[in-house]
Amino acid sequence: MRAPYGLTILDNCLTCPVRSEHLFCNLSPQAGQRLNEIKSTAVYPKGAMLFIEGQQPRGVFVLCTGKVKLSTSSREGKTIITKISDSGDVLGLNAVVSNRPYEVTAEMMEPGQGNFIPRASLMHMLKDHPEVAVRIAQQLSRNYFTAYEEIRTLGLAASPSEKFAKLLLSWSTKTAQSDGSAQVKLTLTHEEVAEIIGTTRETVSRLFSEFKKKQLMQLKGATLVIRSRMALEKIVQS
Amino acid sequence: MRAPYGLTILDNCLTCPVRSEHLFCNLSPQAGQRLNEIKSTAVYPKGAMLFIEGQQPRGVFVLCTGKVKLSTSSREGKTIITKISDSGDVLGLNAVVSNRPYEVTAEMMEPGQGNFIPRASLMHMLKDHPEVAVRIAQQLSRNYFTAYEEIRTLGLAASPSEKFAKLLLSWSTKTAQSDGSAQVKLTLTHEEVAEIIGTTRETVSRLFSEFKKKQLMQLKGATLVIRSRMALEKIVQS
DNA sequence: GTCCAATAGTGATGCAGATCACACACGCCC
DNA sequence: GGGCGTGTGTGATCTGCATCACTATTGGAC
Repeated sequence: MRAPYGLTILDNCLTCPVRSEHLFCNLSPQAGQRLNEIKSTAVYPKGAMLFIEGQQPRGVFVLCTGKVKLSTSSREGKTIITKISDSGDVLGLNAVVSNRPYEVTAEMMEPGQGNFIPRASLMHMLKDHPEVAVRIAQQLSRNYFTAYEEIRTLGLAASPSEKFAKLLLSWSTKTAQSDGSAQVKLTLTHEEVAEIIGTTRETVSRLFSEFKKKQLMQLKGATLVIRSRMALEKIVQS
Repeated sequence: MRAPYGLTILDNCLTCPVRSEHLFCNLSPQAGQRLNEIKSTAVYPKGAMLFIEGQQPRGVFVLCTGKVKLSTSSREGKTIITKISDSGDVLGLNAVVSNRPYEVTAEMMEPGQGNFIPRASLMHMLKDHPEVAVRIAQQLSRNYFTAYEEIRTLGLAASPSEKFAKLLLSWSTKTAQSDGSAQVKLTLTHEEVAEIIGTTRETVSRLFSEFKKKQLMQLKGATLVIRSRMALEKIVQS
């Protein structure tokens, strides 16, 4: 198999690749079989747009490898990043289920692989296989909680520092050690961080300096080292 | 039938009361029958809490009459109102489907009636009746879009004026005339408006004055008269 | 009617963070 | 090497809104 964009192709990344709660994991043989027939796999380069805000929903994308930036913009060009998705995430599900335009733009931040499932096929599966419907309902409610967390952050967090601390905490949950330290690969520019926490690039720059000075974190090349999650949690008041 | 809290009791408000997209509208006879067995109707006074943020999900509430305020608070007491629900809305569905604690507090703003469906029963229905699962998925995705709109407002709207204009527009969609005017009954205090748009009570007071002076709206008793939606839309930039 | 609590209006003040305006560091291509 | 684009650091300034501190109004209980 060819390997464009420097990627190793995964032959079948749909069946239970990463997460136990995966949308299409552990389905009945019939449903799994059906799914295999309707899905198609593709490889995307960095910068590829899976879908764009406002487009009619063509279908959902199940991300296998790579990172995807989900964002939305106002008329006059202000942009917020609502989520950084990675493997296992299902993109575009809300738009597909309710048949409304995609509400965000999904852009590959690095080369990656994904499975595409056309809307019509998915909706048929939804009706034919109760187990799939339940799975989709659960996925939707997870999406909702993510959105809801976003609302809490934007609505309740007072200062940019607070939101920044919250972001660092969310990054460090996966790699957290028992002593509260953690290491994360920093793949975002200050500009992008600003678009996540809803502030300006300059403020993010200053936040990095400030947090380094306060010994809350340090930067080793592209690796972000968090000293103590406790200290960050004290800053987050919401 | 008694009529506590000055209410007229609706005998059966579950079957297609208000909205065509209602969660339990036009189900098959079996599903409808089943639903009738598991639901229970209750009447709530003003100020009643249907559920509280952080509680384990007991079940969902389908609101028949009355208004419900959905809100969430930060540790140090700052509160945001995420939604004002009214008849036909399904409350607590996300928490129930994903079996996580209720993420918001639901408080009756006026006396009203609702149907309660216990979590276990709903989850069984979900598995037994594909049609119900589809309906629930659609409701969840509607909830998601509401949350998403909230994110756009909080994240993209620059100033309190902009958010206020947006709120007025959302209030006036239902009663909008062809000439762009509209009338709405104002049932919220300035404090509550502040909690919706994420600002202070004082700022809301000043916004009301400002918008009145700019002829964008006027107040006749408790009735809010919007002159021209166009003018408001010009203020909203997101 | 009176009283009280809740709600609303408004001025004075201060400050966090947006904005503007640079200089600097770095990778990358020719 | 030089040049260029993208990303970053940091100062100076300006302003919108939160905050504080009141007074005014409203409406319900009695």
